[in-house]
Formats: sequence, C-alpha cells, structure tokens
Amino acid sequence: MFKDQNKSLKTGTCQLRLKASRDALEVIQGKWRVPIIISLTFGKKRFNEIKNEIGDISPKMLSQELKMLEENQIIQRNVYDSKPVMIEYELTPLGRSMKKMLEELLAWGLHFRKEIIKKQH
Amino acid sequence: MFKDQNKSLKTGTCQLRLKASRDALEVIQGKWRVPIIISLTFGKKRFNEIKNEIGDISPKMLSQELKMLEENQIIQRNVYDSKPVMIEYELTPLGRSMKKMLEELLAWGLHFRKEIIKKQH
DNA sequence: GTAACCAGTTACCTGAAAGTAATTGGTTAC
DNA sequence: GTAACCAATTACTTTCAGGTAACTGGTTAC
Repeated sequence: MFKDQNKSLKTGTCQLRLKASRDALEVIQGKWRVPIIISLTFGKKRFNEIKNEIGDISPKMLSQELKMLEENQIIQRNVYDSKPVMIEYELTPLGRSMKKMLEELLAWGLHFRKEIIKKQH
Repeated sequence: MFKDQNKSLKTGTCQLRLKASRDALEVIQGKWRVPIIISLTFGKKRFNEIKNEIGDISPKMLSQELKMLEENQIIQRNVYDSKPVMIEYELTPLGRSMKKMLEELLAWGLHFRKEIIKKQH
C-alpha cells in the first residue's frame, strides 16, 4: 500500500483504495457497531446480554444495529425453538475476519491517546 | 486481544478497549478524513492540491476537516513566507503511524466487498 | 483594470443519526 | 393474577454531519 507515491488519488488503484476503506468504514462507523462486534467476539450472546454488557445502548439502537450487521453478513441471528423461544447472535466467518482490523484500530487508538496526553504536558 | 473470553465488556480491560477503538474511530470517521489522510500519505500537499485530488470535496469541508486533523496532531500546517505565501499540509509522525491501521481497514474492505458480491450470486 | 488563482470563511439548509419514552406480545415465577 | 423477564417496535424529538452558494482579501498574469 501507498507505494505509488506519484499517482494521484484519481488513479484507478487509488480509487479502489478509497472505495475499500469507505466500505470498511461504513460497517464499523457509528456509535454502537464496534462495541456490538467486540461484544460478540467474546462468544454468542442474547439480546439483553449484549444490551447489558454495553450498558448505555437503548433497545431501539441495538435492534437497529443488529439488523444492519445481519444484513451485511457480519453477524447471524439464531432462533432456537425452545420454550421460551431463545434468540442468540453470533459472528459469521466474515464478522470474525474483522479481528485483525479491529486489533489495529484498537492499537492505534491506544497509541493516539498516549501521544495526545503526552503532548498536553 | 479478545483472549479473555469470560470477561464482560464491563471489565476494566474491555472498557479500555472500547475507549481506544472509539478514539481511533473518531479520528477516521466521516466522509472525508480517510481520503485526506490517504492523500497526504503521498507527500506534502497544498489546499487546492488536496481538493483537486479528492475531487468532490467542498472548500468548506476540506477546511473544517484539516482543522480537526491538525487539532488532533495528525497533520501539520506549514506556512512558508514566500510571495505569494504558500501553505502546505503534511502528516505528522502520529499521522504516519496510522499507516498499518489504514492498511488493515483497506484490506478488510476489499475482503468484505469480495465476500458480499460472492454471496449475491 | 480585470480576470484568475490561492486559501479559505460565512450563512443557510437538509437529511440522517441518535436519544427518549412508551408500548407490545409472549413466557414464567410466585 | 400480577409482577418480571425477553426481544423487540413505534412515535416523537433533538442533534449534527454534510451540502450549497456566495463571498473575502490577498497576489499575479496579461
């Protein structure tokens, strides 16, 4: 990446890059998507389990974001025909494939915080 | 990362993770931040150079986002006292430290697109 | 002297994201 | 039979990101 120093953002390869980064951003952006995904990396979870873990998310937002993540095939909604009916959410292989990206995001976030705080003294 | 399967999001380490990922997201989210940063990974650029490379960004948005990135010490604004006065933007070391994260973002974005398209056939 | 380039700023507007609060329909424990 | 849990949904409101368009003050080329 970033090897073609002399090519502008308008070249084909670079447009592809921008598109790819926008695709990724679209999935992880917003206030709740990453927390939900991180929550599910710790295993299958039920609606209220996710809700309680994240803490300050409303059922409306959780429902909305779970739907979006399901549509994008990041998570899977499993309905078990027990009584009472139980619903579990889990990451799909595509969802699990986000691990490395999220690790880097997290690592840079930590680095960023450290640097910003350092420079404020 | 993600090794403490039995710990909830409310544990200290996990709260730290959520915080870090939110810090990182805050810097890269929005429509223009990543394009601007990617543009500057190709070298120092002037206001209108960035604008023309990205293409569809308005001067208002570019100005706003450059300011935000400067405040967060991702980029540096250099004023050269030539005539006419020249202004150049460049990545700081902190900005350059985003490279790996952006690479992963991009890589996953490509993977995502491939998977989604594959499953639609 | 006027047209164009540079690096922006200002005011106004719109649509999407997110929050709040109440409600739903089913189940189970007491 | 009523209180509580589960998995949401609905209606309403607020907030904010982003877009549009016009303008600014300085410089330079012709």
